[in-house]
Amino acid sequence: MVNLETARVSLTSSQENYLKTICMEVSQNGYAKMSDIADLLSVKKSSVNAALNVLADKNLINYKPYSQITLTPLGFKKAKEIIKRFEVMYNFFCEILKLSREEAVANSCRMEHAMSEELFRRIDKFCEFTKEVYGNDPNYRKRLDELLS
Amino acid sequence: MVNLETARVSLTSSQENYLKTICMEVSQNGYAKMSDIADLLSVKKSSVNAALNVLADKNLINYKPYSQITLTPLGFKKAKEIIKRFEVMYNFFCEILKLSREEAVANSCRMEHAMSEELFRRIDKFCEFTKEVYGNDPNYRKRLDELLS
DNA sequence: ATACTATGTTAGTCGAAGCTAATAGTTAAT
DNA sequence: ATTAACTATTAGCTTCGACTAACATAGTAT
Repeated sequence: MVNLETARVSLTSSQENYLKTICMEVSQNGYAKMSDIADLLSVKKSSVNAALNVLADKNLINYKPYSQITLTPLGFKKAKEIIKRFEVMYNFFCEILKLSREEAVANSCRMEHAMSEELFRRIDKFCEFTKEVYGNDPNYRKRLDELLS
Repeated sequence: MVNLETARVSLTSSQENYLKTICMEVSQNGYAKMSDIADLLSVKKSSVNAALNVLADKNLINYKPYSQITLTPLGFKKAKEIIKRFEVMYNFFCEILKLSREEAVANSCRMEHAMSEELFRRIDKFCEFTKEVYGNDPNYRKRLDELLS
């Protein structure tokens, strides 16, 4: 017998983006609504509607016609994973590679869906490590900045 | 008037993968053929056929029914760009993050399509820089390896 | 209470990229 | 020269994720 609550749900990158956006809206406002999601993702409401039906089928969101959208526990867990991945990449791009915020966001949003767990873990560790090196070697950041510019 | 030869051609990631594969086949054998491309990309010949028609329309390959497939000058230029991007990522994953070859290949293949030019340039520079640091600081690699393991 | 505006839903279409099954062309072997 | 085996092409279908246009519901203001 399959445990539906914890069964592996696999998401397309489009679905991950919807889930991420919903999670961010929910944590800001307590709930999400279609038109905001549509605006944030620059798609039409009808596209959002279709995506929400898929996410609801996968037990990730609570979605009843004409009412507020919230996350299920499973959806919240998934969303946090996606957001964590985004943050690791964003952090790497901004803090170490000194990419502009906008470019860091754009790249993270696209890349977060294409990375293996292990890669992801290593980038996280590598960022930690690099910051530690800054502390011990005052020349490091200076030389890196020169090279990147 | 638009110069057709150098007009911006925008490719989907699927198309980039086809072009990359064709380029590698051409440099190995002098030409590419459908069934090899199909095997390398794990898709059916009919799917390759459809993709080749698109690439030919975009002036990237020479493709006549029942004959050998080669690259146009524009296609070769594009393919080299894609391969360069792949190599930069692969290098970063293998040399610095010490990912296994297989995982490095899989991740590079997926990520190369999602990166901005600038990000790409910075990762390249960053790899250079990091190798330089190894040379000057014998502890660096040791500490990094400990952390990543 | 009606009507206006917001917002949400549904139906139907499109393009991308895959698939299968059937057909056609090419090459090599007897 | 025919046939077998390989290779390439076409037709037609599927899914995904967008779109438009039309319609339905809810909330607000008069």
